[in-house]
Amino acid sequence: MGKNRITIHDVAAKAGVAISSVSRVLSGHLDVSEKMRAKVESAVAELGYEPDHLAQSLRKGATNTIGFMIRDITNPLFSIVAQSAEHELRKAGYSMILINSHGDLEAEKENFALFKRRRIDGVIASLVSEDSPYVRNTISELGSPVVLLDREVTGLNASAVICDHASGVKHATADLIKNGFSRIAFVSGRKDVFISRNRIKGYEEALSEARIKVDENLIRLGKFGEDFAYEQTKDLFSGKGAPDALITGGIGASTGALRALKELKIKPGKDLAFVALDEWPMFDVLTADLSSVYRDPEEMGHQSARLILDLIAGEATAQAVVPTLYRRRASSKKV
Amino acid sequence: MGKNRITIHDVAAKAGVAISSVSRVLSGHLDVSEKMRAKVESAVAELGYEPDHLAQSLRKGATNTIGFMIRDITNPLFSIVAQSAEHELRKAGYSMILINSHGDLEAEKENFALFKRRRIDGVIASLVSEDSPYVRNTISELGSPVVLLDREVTGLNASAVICDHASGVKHATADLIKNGFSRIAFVSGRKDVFISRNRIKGYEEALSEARIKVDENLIRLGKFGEDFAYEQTKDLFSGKGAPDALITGGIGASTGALRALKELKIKPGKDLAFVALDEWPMFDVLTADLSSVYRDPEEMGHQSARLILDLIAGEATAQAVVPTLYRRRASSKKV
DNA sequence: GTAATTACTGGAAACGATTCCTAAGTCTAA
DNA sequence: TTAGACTTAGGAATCGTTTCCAGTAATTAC
Repeated sequence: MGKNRITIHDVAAKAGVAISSVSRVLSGHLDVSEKMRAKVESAVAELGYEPDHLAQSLRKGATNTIGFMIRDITNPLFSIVAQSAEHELRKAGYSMILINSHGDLEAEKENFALFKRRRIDGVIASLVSEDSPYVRNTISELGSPVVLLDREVTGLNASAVICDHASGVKHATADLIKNGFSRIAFVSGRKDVFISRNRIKGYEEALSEARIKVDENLIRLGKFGEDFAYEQTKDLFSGKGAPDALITGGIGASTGALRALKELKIKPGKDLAFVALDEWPMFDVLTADLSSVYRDPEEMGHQSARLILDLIAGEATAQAVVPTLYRRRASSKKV
Repeated sequence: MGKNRITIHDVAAKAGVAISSVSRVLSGHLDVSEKMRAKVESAVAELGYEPDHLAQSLRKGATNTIGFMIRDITNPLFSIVAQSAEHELRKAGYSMILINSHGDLEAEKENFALFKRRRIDGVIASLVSEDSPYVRNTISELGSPVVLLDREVTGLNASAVICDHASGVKHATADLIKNGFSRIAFVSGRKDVFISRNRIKGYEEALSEARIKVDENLIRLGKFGEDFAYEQTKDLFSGKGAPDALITGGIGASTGALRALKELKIKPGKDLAFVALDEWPMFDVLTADLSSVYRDPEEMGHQSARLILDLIAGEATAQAVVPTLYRRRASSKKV
């Protein structure tokens, strides 16, 4: 067992030099003679020495660790974002601590505290809410740079990766209208966050351009997750004035809606036009040709990693915009 | 900005005591007088002091961090395992560093080295391979306890969470046989790991009890992931002697197989009996009533967390067995 | 009243690195 | 030959904690 750890002192003793010299050789830093380099390197090789990351962090004041906080790593979109970010960060010598907030504000707060205690170098987060005083305080007290996913928090020292939902949703809605639908329902998550505002914006723009009046009763914004969408979908079809098309936002919401439709024996693409916002793995294989608005989660991960590394390097905050793409499939029509 | 960090020295100065006393109060350790406790606590509260995790780790020799390494966090089963483990570990005061190995042995090796340098307290891993000399060496040199997911590595200081695949697969196979199928194909990942061996065991037992001879040509084991299963499925139906039932193992393989079937216009449950090993989110909503062998990923995460915490606490290595459940649905028959 | 125990506190040595400062040695120039 | 510049290497301080060791004051036992 590697009970007794090998430290820089062991290397120094073996090579017959001072520990400061060992450190200098290893960091490739200043002027060291060839002889010194050779001595130290052979001692390092012989002992199989590797510097202790902990001690380095303490001394250098940087942990080379990024905190990644999301509501739900189980969400396939987020898991791809996380994977992609991790890949990118690792190439830059950073590790990623992953934490779920379970969509809970209190947990989110504790997570930030944890990040602070761990002296994380930066945070990538998909927040539960947005732009509350609590968020402002927490982030500014954190003392390390932050990249937010799909959130707009102004006047704060944070970069952001935002997706151009409006555009994709607008295309989708316009296409539904073109296909003859006018009672287009919209079911999604919390209304107080950028992603929902931005999606609704696209939806309303398309309606407005087609001179269709917005029916507030068809818009159901409330909570993330399956349950809310399930209930709202059931409700939409419970009375008179049922919609002829349905757009559902977020993977959880789409799932809930599809479950409700299944129970109601309403077939998307047959009895009802349907567009899902965001796809999930095997979307093309498993679903019966559902239309969607797609965004590239790998790109989101990539951009968030890049932005946080830039901030750590001292650059100014920035925004990266990830495009969305309307993918027309069979369910944009009824047959 | 929280530029100037508040240290234990600041607290000690403010309270007019020695830093050792502050530490003693905070750790609730030995005999401290009520007066001392009060002084320190009010100073802590006033300054908003929180101990630096890094310095604590260095001094105590424990980082309260667990490394979690998987082939692919994008796999929804694994992402649930990860989430569940993280939840459990956090309750015990541990954070989780998540790393992907991308199914690459070289990357896996580097990841272990990283864990070692970071002085991780323990590792939960789903290895690419199993029981190679490399694995033995790496794990024993790691110096910290290890919990393996679905792997059997004997004679090593590692606990394991293993699933009783054999039982679920046996039930599934037997049910297919009972329904009149005899040419049951089996497509899954690498054959040199426990999970595949164990699944095949259940498959062969069911055949043997029904006195059906194993047709090696129907068994396709090779690689994890979509591509391999896609190719093999196509191949199975390319010539004569096509199977009348198909069992596909792992989410990746099932996806690949379903994609191939879709292209071949073979409908599971209609033209072919089909059982998927492992489910994915929304399985019931999205798939056309596919049968499956289910195992509870939350339970796997829970058990792996428990086992690693036990090992850290000095207990002996152990195995946790997670049951599997055959879920008969429409695709166990042809119509 | 003295000795022995106990309760509490402060000082200092770790933990394992980096980095600043200084001093010794080498080399060039006058 | 000596002063000055330049390399190179060692010593010590530092990062922010915990914990061991002593030492003082207070309490108890005789």
